[in-house]
Amino acid sequence: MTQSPKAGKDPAGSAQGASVPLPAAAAGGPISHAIFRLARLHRMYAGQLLRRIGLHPGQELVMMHLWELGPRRQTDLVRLLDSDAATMTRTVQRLEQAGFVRRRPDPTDKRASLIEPTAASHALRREVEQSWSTLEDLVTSGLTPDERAEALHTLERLEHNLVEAAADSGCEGTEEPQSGGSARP
Amino acid sequence: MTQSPKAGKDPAGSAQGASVPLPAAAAGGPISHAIFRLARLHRMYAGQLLRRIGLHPGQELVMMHLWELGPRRQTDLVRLLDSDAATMTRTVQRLEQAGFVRRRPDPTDKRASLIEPTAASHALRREVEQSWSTLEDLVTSGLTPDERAEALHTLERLEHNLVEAAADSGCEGTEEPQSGGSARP
DNA sequence: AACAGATACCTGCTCGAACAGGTAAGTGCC
DNA sequence: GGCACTTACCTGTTCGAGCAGGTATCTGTT
Repeated sequence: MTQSPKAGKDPAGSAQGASVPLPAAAAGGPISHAIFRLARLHRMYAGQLLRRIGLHPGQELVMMHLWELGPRRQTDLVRLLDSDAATMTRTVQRLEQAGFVRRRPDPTDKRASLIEPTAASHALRREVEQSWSTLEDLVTSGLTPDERAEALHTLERLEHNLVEAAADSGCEGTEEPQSGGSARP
Repeated sequence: MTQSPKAGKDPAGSAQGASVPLPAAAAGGPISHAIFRLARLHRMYAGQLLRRIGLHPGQELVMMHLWELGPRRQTDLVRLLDSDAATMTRTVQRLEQAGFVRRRPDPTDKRASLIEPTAASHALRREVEQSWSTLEDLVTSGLTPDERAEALHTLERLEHNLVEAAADSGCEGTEEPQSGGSARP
């Protein structure tokens, strides 16, 4: 774990300054900064839980979809995860190499191949789901059901704002030109 | 942008199902999943804004600290960002190579070197801060000041939960043995 | 002074994420 | 049939993140 050196410290901070990395950044965007920190911690925890199982962060989502929906093509997985084709190619390759996934040629499209979970992978399913629950319990500990619902609503509202912003800007985001062409050698 | 193909779709969803990638994962951890999605979008936006400036996600935090605090050693930066020494080594190398940072031997410690922002980098400062503000506006658009404060509080509470969990588990997290040693070839 | 241990930094590796470019296969149109 | 165009997948690259290991250098103790 990366931030070991500070664990145990700062146990009193009710909320503010849990990690203390707030420069002017915090002033310019407290919520952005909070999202950033929360995401880092959350990701780290998820990675930690998954590593015990034998999966890397990101792979578990692929597996969950495969377990739930059965064999899919890579394109389908890309759409489901809202991911990248190139990333999916390599993720599937690694999952295949690890024995959690198998490839079979698509009978109706010679370009595509069907990705299906192996028997070995099904043994992981319960553990993965349990890890999700563990993480959920960790992150929501001390929250009443009402507070959880409200937290969820807040997160979704923030997410919705970003999704809408993407749509508004024509999803190519070359708007608001103001800072000349960056100078990257 | 990765998720272009879906932009413009699902414009009515008040919150739920903005991106539709919810398998059993969502059932097992709705808040975790929401954090995950929000973080992805947020990260993507930040990356997009920073790329125009000529920085990669993560580098901007280093620069902000340097701008604000002046020359620091790498270790200091690691602590400030709660990051990794190896990551910091390479990040600084790339920032140096890009001309945003300079290295100077620490007069009092031959092991260390002081990292300081270059004159060229100061031209970016305003743009970086402006990007933070832009992102903050995006993510909090439509929220009243009260709602923003509450959202911030929620995020910090979730973060605090994770920080505390790290402290509780002794920050080395080899607790709760239950799933034998992962079978990773 | 000599040693052990901590510290600061570097290098090697694997992984996901994203961008750019390339190939094979499918599809529509003339 | 021949053509352009799209789609599905792969490869190469850079980058952050994390783990493991190595080398200087500092520091406290004896």
